[in-house]
Amino acid sequence: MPRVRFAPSPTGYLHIGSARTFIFNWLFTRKNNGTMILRIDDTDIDRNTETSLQSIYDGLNWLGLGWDEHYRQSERLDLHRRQALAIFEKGLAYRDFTPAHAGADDDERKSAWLFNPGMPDLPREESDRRAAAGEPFVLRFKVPRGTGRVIRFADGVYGEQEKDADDVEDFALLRSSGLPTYHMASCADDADLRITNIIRGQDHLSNTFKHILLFEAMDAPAPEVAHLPLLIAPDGSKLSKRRHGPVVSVTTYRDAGFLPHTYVNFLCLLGWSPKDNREQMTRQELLDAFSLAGVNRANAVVNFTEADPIDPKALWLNSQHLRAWPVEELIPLVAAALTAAGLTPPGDAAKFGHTIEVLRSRFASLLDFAGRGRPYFSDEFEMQPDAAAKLDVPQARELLRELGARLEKAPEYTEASVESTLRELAAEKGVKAGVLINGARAALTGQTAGPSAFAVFDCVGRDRAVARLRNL
RNA sequence: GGCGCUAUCGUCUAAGGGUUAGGACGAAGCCCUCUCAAGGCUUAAAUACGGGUUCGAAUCCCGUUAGCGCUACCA
Repeated sequence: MPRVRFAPSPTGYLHIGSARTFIFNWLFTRKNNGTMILRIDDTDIDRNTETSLQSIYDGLNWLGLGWDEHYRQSERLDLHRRQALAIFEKGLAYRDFTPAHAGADDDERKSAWLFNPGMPDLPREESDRRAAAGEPFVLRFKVPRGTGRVIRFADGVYGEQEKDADDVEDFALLRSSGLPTYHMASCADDADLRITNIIRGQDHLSNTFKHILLFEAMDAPAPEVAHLPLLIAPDGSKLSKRRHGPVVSVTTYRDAGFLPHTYVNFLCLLGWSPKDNREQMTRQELLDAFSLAGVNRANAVVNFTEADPIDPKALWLNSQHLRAWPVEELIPLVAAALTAAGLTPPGDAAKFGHTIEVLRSRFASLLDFAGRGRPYFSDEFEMQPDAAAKLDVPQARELLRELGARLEKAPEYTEASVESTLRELAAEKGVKAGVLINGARAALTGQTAGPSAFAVFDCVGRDRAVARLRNL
């Protein structure tokens, strides 16, 4: 049974790229009857925050996919340290007493990137003596350079990979503070948690060569790896909080009124394809279609502008799901959107559902229900100028008030009965039905655009409709 | 600089030796229509560049260019 992990570090909010990595991990796991592990990689005590951790949980919970096991690296530091020391005892790592490169410029670093002179070959006695004397050091892995060693692995997306050990630098395992580095903590945990498959961003592709070496040093089997192309900005640069602001956060989409599943679906389409032209897919369809073979190798651009942080395709996808989603599942989501906007959701679930059905084909976001949909849920709404103009034609107000009066007295009030009442009135007065129809929509909603006027009557209800006509 | 990865319409992608290079978003137009949507139809829009290999290359190989990643006591 596959054991798969998603390992975010809590140094910011849940990033759109992280969310996608999580989703792909989740799909892979569920598809293969595996165990999904959420591991918080919080070994960088200087940059980790509790609010960031919370926003990651919030984001993941919003996606609604879930996980099976949960760990925090900060609670497992002993394990990492023990593994690092074991590697050291095997002679596969060494203490590097060189002070941190505080002011080292680029040229200097690049000319001496492999290791700090003298340190790999420091005699054990001297190393022990200096360590015992309290001299700070980082523990570095001793990469087998000059041995002709070629490190190889097969990536699930990028295929066969190889690199000369000569091209790998002596990376750190333990910092001078004694805390493990990412590489050490990650591999020690992957080994300890018996992770079988790693699916992560392509930024780790080069790191994998180091990790292969580490797994060997720990006598642990290396998990299978698959790397995902990165999500990038329209200008080709990496998505970053500093440069691109909130577009990189999943909360942007949540707050824009997206269905959680739309976001999942949208993210799946960035760097992956079912190969059969399908785009709008249910969770089950994604599960059925998902395969690492369908993952692309080129980075994918998230299409946004400063003016509009939402990718147009994502918005379209949301409108599609909004249309197809079971109304009963939509009700709580729309209710939440209404409440958030200070409106009161209708108590009658059947009528509420009907109104949602009437409106949703012209909405793209849950927010639209409280925005353009406001007149359907509240008596306080604005009369748009073009709607007012519709009412300012000769006789319009007078006829609509008359219509209101007739509807108030009518024996029944349904879409069909309203229609016949309206058409009778139009015929009687010798005006085109369209004048009354469009006028009624304007009067009832303050808008010229919207559902069929008769559906509007139905949704708004008799009392409100009559009142709105009377008050013209 | 070194090493690695990548390159099809503006964007997401399909086509893994033989296609008029397909679909979707977005854009434009038409149909439908009580308005607006939805829906249907149509149009514009791409194989980065240069060499090979081959009867035949978007597809395989090499080079160039560009982008991205790693090269931290970040992850």
